[in-house]
Amino acid sequence: MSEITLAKSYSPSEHEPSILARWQAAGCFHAEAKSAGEPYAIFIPPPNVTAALHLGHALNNTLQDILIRVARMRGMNALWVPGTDHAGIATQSVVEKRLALQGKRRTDFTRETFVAKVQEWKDEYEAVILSQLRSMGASCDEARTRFTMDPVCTAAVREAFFRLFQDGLIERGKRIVNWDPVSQTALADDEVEMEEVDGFFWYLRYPLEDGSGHITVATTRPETMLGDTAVGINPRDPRAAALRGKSVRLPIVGRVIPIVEDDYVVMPAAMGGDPADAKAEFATGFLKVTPAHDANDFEIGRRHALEAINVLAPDGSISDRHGWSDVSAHAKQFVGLSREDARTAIVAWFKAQGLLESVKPYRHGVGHSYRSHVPVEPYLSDQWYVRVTDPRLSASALRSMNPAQFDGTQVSSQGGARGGDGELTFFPARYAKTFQHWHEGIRDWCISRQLWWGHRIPVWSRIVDSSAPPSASQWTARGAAEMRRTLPDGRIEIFVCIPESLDATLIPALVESGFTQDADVLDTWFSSALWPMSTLGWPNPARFAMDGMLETFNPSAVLSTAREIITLWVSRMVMFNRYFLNGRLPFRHVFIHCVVQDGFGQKMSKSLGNGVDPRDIIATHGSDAMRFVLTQISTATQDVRLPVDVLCPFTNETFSPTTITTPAGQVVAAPIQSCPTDPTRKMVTAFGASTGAVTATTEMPLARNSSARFDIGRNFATKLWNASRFALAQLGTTATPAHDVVPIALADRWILSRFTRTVQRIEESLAQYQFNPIAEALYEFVWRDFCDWYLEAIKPTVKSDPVQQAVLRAVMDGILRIMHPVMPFVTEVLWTAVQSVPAMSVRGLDLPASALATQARWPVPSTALNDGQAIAAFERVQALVVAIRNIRGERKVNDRRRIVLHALPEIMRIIDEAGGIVETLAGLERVEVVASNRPADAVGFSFAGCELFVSALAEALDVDAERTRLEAIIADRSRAVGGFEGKLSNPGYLAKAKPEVVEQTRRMLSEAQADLAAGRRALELLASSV
RNA sequence: GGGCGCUUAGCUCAGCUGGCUAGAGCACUGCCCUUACAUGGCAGGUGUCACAGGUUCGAAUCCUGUAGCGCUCACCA
Repeated sequence: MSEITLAKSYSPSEHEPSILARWQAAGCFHAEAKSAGEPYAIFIPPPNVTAALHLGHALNNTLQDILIRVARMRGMNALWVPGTDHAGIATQSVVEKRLALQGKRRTDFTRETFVAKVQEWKDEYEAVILSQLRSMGASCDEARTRFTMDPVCTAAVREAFFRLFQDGLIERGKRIVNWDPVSQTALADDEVEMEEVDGFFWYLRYPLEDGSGHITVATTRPETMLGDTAVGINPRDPRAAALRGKSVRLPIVGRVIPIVEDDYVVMPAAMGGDPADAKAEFATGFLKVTPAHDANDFEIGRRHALEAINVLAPDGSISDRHGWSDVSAHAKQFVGLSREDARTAIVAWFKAQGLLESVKPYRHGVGHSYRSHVPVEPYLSDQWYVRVTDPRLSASALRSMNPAQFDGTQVSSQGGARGGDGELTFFPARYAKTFQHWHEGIRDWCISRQLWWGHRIPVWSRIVDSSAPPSASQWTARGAAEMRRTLPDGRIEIFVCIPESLDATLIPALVESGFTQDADVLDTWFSSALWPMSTLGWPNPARFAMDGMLETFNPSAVLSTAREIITLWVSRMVMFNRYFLNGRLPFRHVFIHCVVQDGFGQKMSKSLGNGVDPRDIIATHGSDAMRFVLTQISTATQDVRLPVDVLCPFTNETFSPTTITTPAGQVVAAPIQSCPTDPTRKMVTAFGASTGAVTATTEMPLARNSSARFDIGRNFATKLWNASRFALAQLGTTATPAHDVVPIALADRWILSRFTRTVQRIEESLAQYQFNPIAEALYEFVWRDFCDWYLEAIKPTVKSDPVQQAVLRAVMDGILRIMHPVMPFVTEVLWTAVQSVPAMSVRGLDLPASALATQARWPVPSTALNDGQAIAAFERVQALVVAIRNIRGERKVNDRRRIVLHALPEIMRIIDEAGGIVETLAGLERVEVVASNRPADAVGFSFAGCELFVSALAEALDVDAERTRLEAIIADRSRAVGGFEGKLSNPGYLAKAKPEVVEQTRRMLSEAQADLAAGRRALELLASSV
């Protein structure tokens, strides 16, 4: 027996802290470039420092931890780099919201003071996140923790920006951007969310300048008409010829604008437009062209050399100070109105003037800021762009795709193949399409953000008079990169980008020469895109004592992330890593995990109060339980629903809350719930708290969310705990360790075979990033095979059988190893106990000892252990035992009552071969060879086509119950016989089905027939005996 | 509108390249507090595999179409 005694049940909160301390003390999650083993790296998708980690993070981190722990156990040089992301807009807006509660705004502070406030927030949440990772058991290399704005990552951002600038891949452009008038910053295309909005089409009349009538334009944004600089018509429109060369006088403003002909303009269906085009239905054939406020109009403006007149201020109000100079007296009244008010006012004006032809309701998608959730304004502004449309970036990303996953014919690389080409593989494969289509339709990436929190753009600029341009070489000669552009007024704007190493010398010189630094910061994804490089010290690992890290751990093995990240992040990492590291990929595999939704298929969110906090689950169920269940629900085909329950703060019981439906149609927990055992006591739900409708008090406290789904994990940990406790009690501590034990008993050979197959199944699933089958395989093996069958089978023999003890010890040890990556805490606690028992090795199962389970070797069972005959034999035993138990169950035989089995010699052989386990498992007093006359009180049943009897079930035979039972069997078997006969009488089946399939059907038919005959005979005997 | 998924037991989900009488967990019913475990054991009931066609000896599985749901991209004429 082990010297370590285990408590009666596993208490996670009691053990988790000490296990964490042991791991930390052992430093076993730290990796070095020079360590032994094949490198295996994973970079954590750095969570935003805006908030604590949610269940989606817990899921992703659990899966990554499983991968990294298995790799480590396999002897690989496993590195898992943790870290956090500064999340520019998100973090800044969280802090701004907080300040707003105190009645303050960002601009009430200096930039430095404000950034310091954000920094405080960041420090707080970074600490929370890192502690959460620890408590989830994430085996990250904490010493290598990075933050996207720390000096190491900043160095990478500076280098990347400088090189892209120098290589002509960064440009300054006045283009239409997605403008968030609340955050007052530009947004990238993928930061804009489309929302369906009920709007209108307003049909506005614009008089022709020559007084010969009017044309009508259709618009959903009438307020932008103040900036119209043309009206477009399709050259194929029958009306075009008559209008050629004419102009219209823009109402309100009085501006005379040309009618231009452009193919882009959709013709109304009546005029020959494509009826399938939804636009043709609403179009008039005349398009108001507002180059400063519409991306498509901007293009039309370029084609026809139109002026772009910006009539909006950055906050979205009508303004005459941002490029609008021909403000008429009529137009003055609209200046200063918000865009919403301006819309109403302008429509009213048109109506009053009789120029509003009609209004039609129209439901359409409108872009909203993913941060402030207000409609995004297409806005003409100067921004920095990365030219990701350049083949050096986007085409390179496409070439990296695994050809087997490429849709269509992959363009071969120009100038010869490079490392990394064709090496990027997606799991599940369907997501490769998202990646491909994104790059095929990619547009230049706007990287400047009008924020204070982020990487400041390292560009200094100055506008000079064109008559006296300074010499070009001044800054480039000193190591900087330079770019110029001519402004509309003829002056020249000079941009100088400097590398970080020259900051000290060049910044003062630039300032002295009248240059000022760009006020903006970079898009957060710019620094995130460098994550697999920056965390390893690129461009100069030695500078940060990370020699060799980049070469060893980049490319990493796999990136594990969510769907939407394919375009936001995966794409950019691939482009940058390949660009800066000569074609090398940041990772070879991309694994996309499923999304955890609430029980109604809705995304978990703070505002709906339908999220489950991983900290709560760890507190109530333990980290292992959470991890197991998250692994179990990680399926590849669909997102998973996790019904969210409420944890009663009075009784700690979990219950399904009553729900309400919000006006938006979402199903949420009602704000107030009653305690299920004492309905007089009430509590506030997370939804109630988030809407602010109710406030939690001591009498009516806030109830936490939970989910009964996690009970499975807790129960499983307890099961493993008790199985170990039992196993330890069976093992002798004084026995001389025997070596290379060869098991003989059927149960032993069977459990070793099952173990071997389980390891194999786990490895196959892992290779495909299929996590749910791993959880299923573990559950089935540990609970069903090991606990339900093996431990029960060996109970009478193990104490006196040293060979069986060796097998039990080895399988127990093996179980802890294969369970460890999924449930690291409980296995680590049990590891110490199991390791304290002298090892008796089993041939073919090498399990080297180690101080910690975390450091143990992944088992590599010999294929010789996989004994197909033992499996088949044991399965027969199981079927026989189940058949006997079935009768016991139906007859309600007390579990303790021992009964007698009467069997034919051929069944006796199976029972004998099993070595007593049938007797044990079926609760048999003895087995007798069936005589010609069956025992008087016997109950017949059939097994494998043979007729068997059990007797001594009770003091007297219940004839009625027996008749009912037999009739049910006869009905069931008749149906089966009919089915098989039907198949076998089909000539097509016999001719075309595979012979082994036909053979199997024949065998099953004969068994069913035998069973049927046995049942009928038993029924006859029953009738004659009464 | 384009693309990608999903629809299997009351609930949550597995069922890959077609072939045992379609499975698991939870929930439910009955019997067991048997010295590992009641967070447990044994047994049990539960399905027109969304619908309609097609291919095939044979379809939950492959093909086509329909409906519903979800995600995603595009679209503010």
